Amino acid sequence: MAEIAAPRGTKDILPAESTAWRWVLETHRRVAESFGYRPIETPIFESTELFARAVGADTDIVEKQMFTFEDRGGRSLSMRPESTAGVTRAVVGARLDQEIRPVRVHYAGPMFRAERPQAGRQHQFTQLGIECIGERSPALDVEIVECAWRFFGELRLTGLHLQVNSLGDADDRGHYRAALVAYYTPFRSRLCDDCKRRLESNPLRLLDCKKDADLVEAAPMIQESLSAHSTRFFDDVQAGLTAARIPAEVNPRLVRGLDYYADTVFEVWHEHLQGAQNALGGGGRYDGLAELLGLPATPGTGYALGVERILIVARQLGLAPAPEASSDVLVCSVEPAQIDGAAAAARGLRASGARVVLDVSDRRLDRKLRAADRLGARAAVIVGEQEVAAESAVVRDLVARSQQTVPNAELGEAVERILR
RNA sequence: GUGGCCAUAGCUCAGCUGGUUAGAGUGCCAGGUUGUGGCCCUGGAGGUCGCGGGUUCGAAUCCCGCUGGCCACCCCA
Repeated sequence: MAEIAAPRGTKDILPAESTAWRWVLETHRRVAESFGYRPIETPIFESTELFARAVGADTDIVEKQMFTFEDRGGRSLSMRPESTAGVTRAVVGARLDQEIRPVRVHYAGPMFRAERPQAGRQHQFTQLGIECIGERSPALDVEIVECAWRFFGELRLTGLHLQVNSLGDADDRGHYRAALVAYYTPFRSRLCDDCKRRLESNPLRLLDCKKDADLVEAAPMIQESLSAHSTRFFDDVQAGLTAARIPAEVNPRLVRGLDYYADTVFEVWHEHLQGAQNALGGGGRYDGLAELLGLPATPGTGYALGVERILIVARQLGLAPAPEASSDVLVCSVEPAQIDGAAAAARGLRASGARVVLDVSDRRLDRKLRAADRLGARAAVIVGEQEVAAESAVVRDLVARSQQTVPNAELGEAVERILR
């Protein structure tokens, strides 16, 4: 029989890695909640239309990276490739912004993109992020960047680079797109194949090209196309970031792939990550998104960060915590005959809150104690023939290498003394 | 989606230009201890050599296809 493996582009998070995962997720939850963000969960699949309208029908993500399927009624559904669209649908759909504005939510969960997997890029990956919905203010853009930055600071990640830019509103971007097309069209024949394609599909992406760097150098800047109010808004964001002492660098050529972005965008990347997978995350403002979804116009801003990539960097820097011991106490019998007595002792100890493993093997006692070491247990409780007869147990301190025989009634106390 | 490299025990890997029953380290199990651990000694189990086809007297080794991983593009987390 052929062995069934995990699907291409997916990874299991095995117990040995769960400590590091919990560290990242818990740290983010703590930081986000310190800014007053509350947890939210939305479905991992949504109607395909949601992403087509929010992310953009002619973006790579929607065109070729979504896992799309039909339900039994023939409706087209897609595994979520990102979560801002779903969270906006949920928050504005429930009219939460009519109660407390802005609505601050944080989340963590799986996202899906059908791109060719490689290190730091999977079909199923995990993002954590926050969204702040219902108010348009440069101070809120500063807030989300500050939250992301504090999160990385709590993890003690170094070697990070933070870049910000403004894309203006939809009109500004339209003008800018036209300006770019006008600038590039005369050079059409000398453009690389990718850029020829970009010129048609997504002119903003022309700025990402490394081959035609000389053209990018002289290309018009988005700043020149920004309206007065967008310029002012971005100035305020920059001033706020400076006041918060966040080392953000303005990159006039930073663009983000999703259609819903407007005004502020930012990206965090790491110098240690290989080539194209160096982005740890990013975000920005999406004031037009709710309207695209047919909902009341509602401004919003937020970010998403890639957990797997954060862990790659954290491991490289030696920051990821080692797996922690899974138990405090190992309880075993000397011989199989005393297993019931050992089980009773374990039951009592668990009731008092300790993490207790019952060794049910028929191995020799020395192997059982060896197992206790491997589990990281600090105490062992041993029940043999004599102990059963005397209604007692041997309580051994595995660190101090000392032990005593105690009556069953005092077992909990004796173990607690060792664990304390 | 395009191109390149790779795939041998649970893990890390060796196996030269095709040639007897495919190895090491580590991990696992057992013995060394008639009821006491992290070290040590001895032994054992464990491999459809990723899968399928082909060439050959003979394939882990050469060829083709598939699957998966990694890397570079594309793009992004």
